[in-house]
Amino acid sequence: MNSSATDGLTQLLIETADGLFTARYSERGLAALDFPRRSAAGSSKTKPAVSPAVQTFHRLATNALKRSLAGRPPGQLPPLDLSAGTDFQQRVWRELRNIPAGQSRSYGQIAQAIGRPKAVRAVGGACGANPVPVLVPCHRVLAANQKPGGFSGGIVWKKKLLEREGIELTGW
DNA sequence: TCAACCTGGTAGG
DNA sequence: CCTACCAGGTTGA
Repeated sequence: MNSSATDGLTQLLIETADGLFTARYSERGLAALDFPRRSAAGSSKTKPAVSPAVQTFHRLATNALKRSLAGRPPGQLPPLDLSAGTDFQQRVWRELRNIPAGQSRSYGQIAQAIGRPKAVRAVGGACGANPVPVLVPCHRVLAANQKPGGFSGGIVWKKKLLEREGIELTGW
């Protein structure tokens, strides 16, 4: 099990049919999830001790990610450590988490749901800053009229995740 | 203070 | 359908 602790977080890899994801954990939970990158893993050869808590988080995250990538409900998620986000961002992320698989919302709907009806574009910003894509389903947030909108992880991923959940878009 | 952003709505062709 | 334009909240430099 190849792990490293660069910034105080424990970094572990998750191998999926879609490539190698990188997960980072604090002792409070999953703090970040990165899409597979082309720039090779460059994994360190050292193996810092992985706490039992983090091992549990990792097992849950791995299962949840694989199910989500298959377009299915994730099952039990690990605890999430989103403490790095601002209050506004955390409110947005919390709201995203209660969009069920297979459903979508618009940026405007999220803005209203958190009580900031005009902060539409700011919601987009918070989605882009989401440290845990896929499990915090920022891909289920579309622009008005079911148009795709953007995706910092690459619009291709957004399209892929949506179509696996059977969510239809307009304008392609 | 300022520019950037995963928006939304309106106006016009 | 498309382009142009601007109001807009929040963030990070």
